[in-house]
Amino acid sequence: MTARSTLNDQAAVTETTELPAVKSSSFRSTAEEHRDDIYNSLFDYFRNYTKLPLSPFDQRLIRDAFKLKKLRRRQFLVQEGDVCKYICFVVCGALRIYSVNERGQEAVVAFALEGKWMSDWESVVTQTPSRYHIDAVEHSEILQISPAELHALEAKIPAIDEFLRLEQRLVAVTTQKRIHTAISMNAEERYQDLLENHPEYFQRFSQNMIASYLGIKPETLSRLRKR
Amino acid sequence: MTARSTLNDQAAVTETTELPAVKSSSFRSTAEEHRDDIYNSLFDYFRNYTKLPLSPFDQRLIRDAFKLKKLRRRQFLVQEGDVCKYICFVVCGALRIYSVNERGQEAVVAFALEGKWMSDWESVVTQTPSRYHIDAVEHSEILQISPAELHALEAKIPAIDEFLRLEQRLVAVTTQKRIHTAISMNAEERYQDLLENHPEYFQRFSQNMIASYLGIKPETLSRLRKR
DNA sequence: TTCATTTTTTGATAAAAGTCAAAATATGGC
DNA sequence: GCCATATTTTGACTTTTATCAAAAAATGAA
Repeated sequence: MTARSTLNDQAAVTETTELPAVKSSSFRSTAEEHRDDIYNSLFDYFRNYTKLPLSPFDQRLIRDAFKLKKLRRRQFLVQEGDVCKYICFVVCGALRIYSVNERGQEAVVAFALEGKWMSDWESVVTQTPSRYHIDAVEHSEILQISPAELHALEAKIPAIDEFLRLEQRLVAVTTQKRIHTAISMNAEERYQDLLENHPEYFQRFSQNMIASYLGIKPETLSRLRKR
Repeated sequence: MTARSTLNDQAAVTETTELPAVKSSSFRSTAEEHRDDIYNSLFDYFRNYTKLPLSPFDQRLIRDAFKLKKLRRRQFLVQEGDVCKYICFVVCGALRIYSVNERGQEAVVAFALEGKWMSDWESVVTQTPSRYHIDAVEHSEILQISPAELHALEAKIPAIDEFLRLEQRLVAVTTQKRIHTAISMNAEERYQDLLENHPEYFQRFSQNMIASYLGIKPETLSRLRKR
């Protein structure tokens, strides 16, 4: 394994601290290397996404703007009533955003696995208290940035500017699809649709959470699965 | 009535051709004035949205890029299988985007009244055949632009660049809300939610279409309304 | 590994929403 | 304004999904 791990290789990132440094000539600790790996994964992500280069100066700006944060399983990133201050890039792990109604029933609005973004867009854009909770479903490592700092990077770094344009389009496409699924399909069709489009969710999230994401009860999902 | 009509004053726009020119000294036809009104409403829209100016040169670029199109009631703008080539600004009238499944059941993904945008984002971004129909619910006037031309304007006109950034955020906020509504509320709650957030829809769209937008049957909506 | 805790499954029943058919009402194109 | 056409309402009945309770299975922390 090289010091530079890929985004999708979760084990590579999380186990780095347990392995000896590959280069014996290095004076740097494995913790420092792990930190470098994490930022490198973000640089790779932007380069791959945009096909644009990032100068060492750009990388320094990005490194300073994105703050690394570790979340334990079930730890909250945002709780209902908080103003969501950051947009988060998931380096490894899994997050969810969900609401809880008067009866205590949860509704999962979105999941984010490694290489995806998570925020309460409503709260972060309008700087109003969130109606949602965001928490870590697994032990996770994330890179956070405030909207103001992201805006500043956008103005300075062409790759970030391009990334935001491309990402915005992708968001429009995926949300249009999700709305269509929610209003036009019954429980069984929504389940089949999720199986096809996000089989990985079934490996990473509990049936309870999947059911909530589909807008059905866990008992109903269990019965659909029996067929 | 002045030559320059407002966006929301639908009658003002549609009746222009039936009225004598206000300025008797003008050599321009009422049809030409109507055309000017339409583009001016778009310029006003961008200026209001972004609080940035548009130079006469900017206005010329925008005028050349956005093509005016009139749609009769029930006329298709996009049919399933077409590649959606344009992003549309609704000057007056009302459009909807909807799918039709194997059984002929319609599902309305979105409505657009005057001052709103309409496109099949999935098709227009990926240039793949659309899974939806877009048609005019009322006689409508729209301004169309291709994604490539919009991209070119974005690079040349700061107000357009800023508009796209702001609009993207709004889309993220509104779609997150719609997804939450769809998965976490029952039929009655979704109906109440729409009454609060889009009372104007009930004035402009049939119960059939509203029901389809809410993901319920017209009979169910009729029964909810009786309460 | 054990064991307390959480998650999933199963069964019985209730509530919500859909289906089909027909009548009442509204509408828009001439 | 008329009238064919489309839309909305109503009723009887079916299907789907939710609810509640309890058992079975899985999971994770010590």
